[in-house]
Amino acid sequence: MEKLGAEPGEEAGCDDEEDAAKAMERAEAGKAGCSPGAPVPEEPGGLPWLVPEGGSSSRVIVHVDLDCFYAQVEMISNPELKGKPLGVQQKYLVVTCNYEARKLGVKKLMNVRDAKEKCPQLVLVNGEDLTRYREMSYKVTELLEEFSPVVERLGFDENFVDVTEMVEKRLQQLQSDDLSVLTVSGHVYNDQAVNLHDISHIRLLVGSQIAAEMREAMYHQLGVTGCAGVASNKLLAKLVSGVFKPNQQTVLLPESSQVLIQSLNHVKEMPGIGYKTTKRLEALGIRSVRDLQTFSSKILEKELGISVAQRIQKLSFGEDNSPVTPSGPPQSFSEEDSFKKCSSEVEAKNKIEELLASLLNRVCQDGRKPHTVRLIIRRFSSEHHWSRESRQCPIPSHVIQKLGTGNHDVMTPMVDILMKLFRNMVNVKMPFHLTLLSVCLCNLKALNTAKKGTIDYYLTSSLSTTSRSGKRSFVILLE
DNA sequence: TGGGGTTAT
DNA sequence: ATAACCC
Repeated sequence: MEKLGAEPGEEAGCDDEEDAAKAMERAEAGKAGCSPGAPVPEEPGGLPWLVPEGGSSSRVIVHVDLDCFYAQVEMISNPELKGKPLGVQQKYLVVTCNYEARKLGVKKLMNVRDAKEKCPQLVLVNGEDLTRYREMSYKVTELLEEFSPVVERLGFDENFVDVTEMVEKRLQQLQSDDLSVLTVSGHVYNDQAVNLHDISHIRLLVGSQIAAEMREAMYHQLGVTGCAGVASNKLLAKLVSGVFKPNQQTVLLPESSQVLIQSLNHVKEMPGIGYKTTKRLEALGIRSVRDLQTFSSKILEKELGISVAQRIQKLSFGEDNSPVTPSGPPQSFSEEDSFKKCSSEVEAKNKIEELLASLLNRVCQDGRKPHTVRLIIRRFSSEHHWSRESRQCPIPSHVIQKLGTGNHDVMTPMVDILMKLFRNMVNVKMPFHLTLLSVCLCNLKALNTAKKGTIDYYLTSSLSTTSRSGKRSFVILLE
C-alpha cells in the first residue's frame, strides 16, 4: 500500500499524517504491552482476543467526503484552473470554491460580489449544469460499492459505507505473524492511544485501513481527493471525517466520542438537527449539545413529538442506530431553474420545455421509466420566501412506453400535462410572479410491471412494438 | 441562497 | 402535497 501522504493530490501544508502517526507511537511507547510490536500470546489458527462476539451489533462505518467537489471536477475538466483561486458559480452565488480561494477569504455560498471584493483574482466558472458533477458523483459511489455494496449517498459529494463485514473478514484472515499490519491509517481523533488488546480499537483500526484504500482508489482511478471518517455509527463517522481537512482521514475510538460531540458549539451543527428544529430548541433554551443531553425527555417529547425528540436526544449523546441504507439508483430525476421573474404563461412554458428536454435525456440514459410527473413552483414573496408548491399526476401509459425512443413524440404530451398542472396551481388570468420552476420525474419502475399472462403483458413487453403512426403490432409466444 | 436529493406525515 | 432533513 502506498502512502497517501506521498500523493501529488495531497495539498501543501496539510501533510501532517506522519506527525500524527509518530505522536501516536510515542503515546503507545509509554503504555507497557500496548505497542504494535508487543508480544501477543500465540495460538494456532487465530488470535485469542479476536473471539467473534456472537450477536455483536457494533459496526464500523466509513464516511467519505469529497474535497470542494464541484471545484475539483472543474479543475479536472480544465487543468489550467489548478493553482488558481477558483469558485463555482450558480446564479449570483459562489456555491463552492477550491482551497486557493478559501485561503483568500472566499467562503461557500458567498455572494459573487462579496467574493470578488474579497478576492479580485478569483476565477469563476458556471456550475448551474450539474451533469458532470452528477456523473463523477456516481463514479465515486460505484467505486465504493466495490469495497462493500452497502453504500449510502448523501448529496453528490458524501457517501457512507458500512464496512463491518469487510473488517470481520480481514480479522479472520489475520494470523499471529501478521501483527505488524495492525497499525492505524491516518489520524486518531483526540490523539487517543490505540489499545491493541481492545477488540473495538482493532476493528476501527482495520476500518481506517479500508478507508485509506478507498481514498487511494478514488485518487488513482478517478483523480478525486476527499476526507474520510471512521467510527461506530453514521453520526460519529460524519462528524469525525471533517476534523482534518482537505484530503485526510480520522478514526474515532469509542473513548473519545464524548469529546467529539462536545466539540460542537451549537445543536445546529448536529447532523439531523436542521433549521426548524434548531429554532424550536432555542425557544426552549437549548443551545449546546450538553443542554440537549440534560433537557427533560418528557418535555422535549411534548414539544417536538416523540419521534423527533427521542432521535435528536440520542444524537446528542453520539448515539445513532440508523443503518447505512444502500441508495441504489436514484428515486427521482429533477431539473430546476431559478430567476428574478416569470410572469407569463408563455414564458413558463418555454422554461418548462427546457427543463423537460434535459430530463428526458437523463431518464432515457437511465433506462427505467418514470410513472409520475411533478411541477414545482416558488412564488415571489418578500417574507417567508422558502416555500414551494407542487402538483403531480400519473404519466399516461402510452406516453411512458415511448419514453426510451423518439423524445419529440414525448415532449408534446408531457408539456401539455405540465401546463395543466401549471394552470392548476397558478391562476393565469391573474397577475403572478414566480421565481422558480422545477420539473421532477419520479416513481421510477424498472420496466413495465405488466403481469405475465395479462393482455398488458403481451401489449407492452418487448414482443410489442408501436409505430409512429400509432399502429401496434405484437407477437404472442406460446410457452 | 443554488440545484439538486431523501424520508416522514 | 407538504414539511422536514441533507449536501
